[in-house]
Amino acid sequence: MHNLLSSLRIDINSSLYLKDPESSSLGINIVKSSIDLIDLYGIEEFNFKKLAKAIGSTESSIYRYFENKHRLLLYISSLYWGIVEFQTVVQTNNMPDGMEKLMKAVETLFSTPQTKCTSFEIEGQKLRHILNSEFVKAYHHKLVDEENEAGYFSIYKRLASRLSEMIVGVNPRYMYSNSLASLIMEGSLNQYFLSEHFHNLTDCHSKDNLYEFYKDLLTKTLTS
Amino acid sequence: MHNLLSSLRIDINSSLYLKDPESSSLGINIVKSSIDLIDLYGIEEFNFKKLAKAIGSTESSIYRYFENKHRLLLYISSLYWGIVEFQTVVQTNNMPDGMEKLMKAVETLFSTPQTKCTSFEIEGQKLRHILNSEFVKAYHHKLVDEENEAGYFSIYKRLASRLSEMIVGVNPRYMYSNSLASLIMEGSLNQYFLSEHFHNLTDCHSKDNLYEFYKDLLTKTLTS
DNA sequence: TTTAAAATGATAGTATTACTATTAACTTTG
DNA sequence: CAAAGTTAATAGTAATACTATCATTTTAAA
Repeated sequence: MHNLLSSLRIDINSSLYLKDPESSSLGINIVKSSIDLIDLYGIEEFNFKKLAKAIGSTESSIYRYFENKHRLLLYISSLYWGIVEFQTVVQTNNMPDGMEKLMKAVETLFSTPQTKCTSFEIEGQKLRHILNSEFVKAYHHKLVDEENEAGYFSIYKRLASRLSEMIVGVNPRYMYSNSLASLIMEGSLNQYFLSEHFHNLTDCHSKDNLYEFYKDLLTKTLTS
Repeated sequence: MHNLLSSLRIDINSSLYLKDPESSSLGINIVKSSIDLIDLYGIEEFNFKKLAKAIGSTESSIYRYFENKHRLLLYISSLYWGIVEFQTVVQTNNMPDGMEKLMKAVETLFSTPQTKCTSFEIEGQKLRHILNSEFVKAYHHKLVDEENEAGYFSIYKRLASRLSEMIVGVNPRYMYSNSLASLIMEGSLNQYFLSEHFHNLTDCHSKDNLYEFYKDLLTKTLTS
């Protein structure tokens, strides 16, 4: 068996970009640098002018890769969820015990993404930080239904579906596996945001704490 | 005891507006109509030009009430959470049983807000719908720390704190009451959004369903 | 190695947005 | 009735989010 990690490529919906950013060094720079800048400015204050300046290129060149910054954010989001999905699958593969498997998946969800499996040299922490702050804006959007139809959220939904299946694996009689899966995924971003900006709204100020909170919640919900 | 409802006024942080919209019919129209338009267009496509046109006034007049549309959204959000907090307090008042009290609060959280207790004739459903879609953008914002410092989220945080206390009332040994309270409040908006736009990501497609999901979650988490 | 094709850069321009400023008209209150 | 306060009308500005065009550079195929 050859090295799965090195030959793997996260398959991002091609209608998210005009030209595949992985196909050129400019494209790679666009994605890499956009992550720095979105993290720095937030998506509202981020624009292609700033990005062009940062990579020593021009706006028009960037527009050849991405239609607009919203699509770029969706691309970055897919990249994140793709990494998380990949890690989840690898880490939980062949685990016989359902509960152990689910817990491993949850732990992965709350961990820093391993960006090595991409063409981009990205800091995992930065990528996660963007998702914590900006992902909700990627889907709380007027065009969400069209974009969903176009498959822009398919990786996210697939991961939710995997989690849901794991939940059913633990307790086949549990009636809210989809809602619970979404709740955990949403929480994996939001609880970090709360910890950073609304300290008193959460009791979890570390990855371990958070993991314990959800572990407790899931164990009790699914086994009692 | 005089009528609490009729004399009550939801106390919204006065630095959210330049001139109190409740102080004039123009102000009331601004808030009323903005709810219609934000619901229709979403906050990104909504602007003061459209709002001015809708109420037969001018942009400059609106700018005398609100510094910008973001502040207006924060105002509307405070109004929503103020109503929910009020209802929660009224409904759970003097309930001796902790669990019953918490469940009542959760039920209120998932209900349509009673807008009668405001100066504005607003459709509760519309107000809730805006919150479902737009509230996350009100606080996932680059200036969130300053705005939080300025007290723009104090009603939201106070309600979270009340819920947290109720949770502790049910189980004083439970260690994550704040996180759990936030999780429920967040869920009270997000799960509706999922039901509308990502049908497969949730199992709850009615208020009752949703309420049952959280009731189950809370009962098991706090009593086992 | 030439040549065509593709990618990128440079520059310019447009429509819209999010305001600010000024002055005039109207309304309310003392 | 006069003064003060409120609103309307109009104009203007800086920034944003693009689009278009054409020149130049890079790459890849013959």
